[in-house]
Amino acid sequence: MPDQAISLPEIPKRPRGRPRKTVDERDDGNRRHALLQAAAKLFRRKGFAATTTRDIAAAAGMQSGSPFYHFKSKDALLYAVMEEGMGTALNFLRAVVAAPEYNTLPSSERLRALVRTHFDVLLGPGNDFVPVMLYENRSLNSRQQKSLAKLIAQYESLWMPVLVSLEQSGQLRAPAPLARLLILGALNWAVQWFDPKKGASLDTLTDAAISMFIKES
Amino acid sequence: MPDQAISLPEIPKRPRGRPRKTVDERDDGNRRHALLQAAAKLFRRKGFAATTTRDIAAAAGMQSGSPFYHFKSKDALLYAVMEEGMGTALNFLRAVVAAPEYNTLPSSERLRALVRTHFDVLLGPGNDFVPVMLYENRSLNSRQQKSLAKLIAQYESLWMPVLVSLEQSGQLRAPAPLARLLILGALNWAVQWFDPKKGASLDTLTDAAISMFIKES
DNA sequence: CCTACCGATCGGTAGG
DNA sequence: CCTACCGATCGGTAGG
Repeated sequence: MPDQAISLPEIPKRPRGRPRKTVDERDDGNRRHALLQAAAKLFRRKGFAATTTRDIAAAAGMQSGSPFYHFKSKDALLYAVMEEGMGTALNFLRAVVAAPEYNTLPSSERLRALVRTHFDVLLGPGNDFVPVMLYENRSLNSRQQKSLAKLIAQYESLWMPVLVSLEQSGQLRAPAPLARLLILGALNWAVQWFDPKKGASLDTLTDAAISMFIKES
Repeated sequence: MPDQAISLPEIPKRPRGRPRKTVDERDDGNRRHALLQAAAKLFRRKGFAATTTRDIAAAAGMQSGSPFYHFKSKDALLYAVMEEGMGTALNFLRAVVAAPEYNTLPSSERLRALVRTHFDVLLGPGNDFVPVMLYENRSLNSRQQKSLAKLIAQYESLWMPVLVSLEQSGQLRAPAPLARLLILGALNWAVQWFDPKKGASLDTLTDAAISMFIKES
């Protein structure tokens, strides 16, 4: 970094562009996030194309034109929802993998931790962001798809060491890359049928998945 | 063709209602099916709500209003696509189960036959009907959903005897109803990533799935 | 973030 | 199945 000479023209303490409202920022974030939340909920229930920006505005308690103060377009709103969904999932899984105990666990228990976390994020109460992310890919433009694909690749990469290890020990009887696709498919499909009010709990679900996919060591 | 008496008020040679075109009837079916095919393809690629009836008409070589000569509404067109998809899947699976050899196979091989057939119908070339059926449920009205659910229940019921048998023999380590959901999820998700032009064949896929889900007897 | 509005598009229909 | 069309709705914007 170059050392600058003294007595330069005055540098403004605040950047010139969009003001950093120290007081209103939280409020701004609230309104913006209210839109994201409403959009996620509606996109999940009705799909992106069938949801109008008016629906979203109304659900967030705004007038029909107001979402466009926060988001450049309906497209941008969708991408923001999906990015938040993927970001949440990635953060949770990273935290699991980074925990010191994680590497002390046998592979099958590491996989159990990943599966349980995946279910938590996917099926946990009030999380519509991840389901939207899973089912609205085709509504993104190709730049957005590429951008999201990077996050997805990171997420998937966290599964590979465990799966490879299980394959090598003979506890997983399918090539790890294919196993990853099949396993995540089985888990993701639960969005279609899981009902927290009845049937299996996430614990039961996780147990069933692990004991079905993994052979005893 | 009736012999007409002389000098009566002229009687049209064709009946008054919708003409039974003995010659053109096949053509009618063709046009209707061309619409179904075009609709399936577009619904799959862009989703139901993002597809316009004009898109469909154009893809079938018609003018914008013409789809409504064959289908009462866009909704009805979607339902027809999904019903055809589910009907195809059901017919194929029924044929497998009804084959005399089927009951002579060990359970794991019966499951293999079901999985392979499922993949064939789901991922086979030129079949957009089943993928649409899997991903557009929320676009149907509740009467249509109920109607389709009956077909789906029949399809799923064909899997249960095999799964129960495998559970009892200890080759399947999850409750059969839950196993059914997880297995079909793993298979259905392949719609999202399977590419016939690269990667695994349907045989490889089937092998991987069976050896992953099922323990040796 | 609201008011007022626009151009474009969409599902569907009448009449042939 | 086409022509010509309608009413409704939609994403988005200008100006405050």
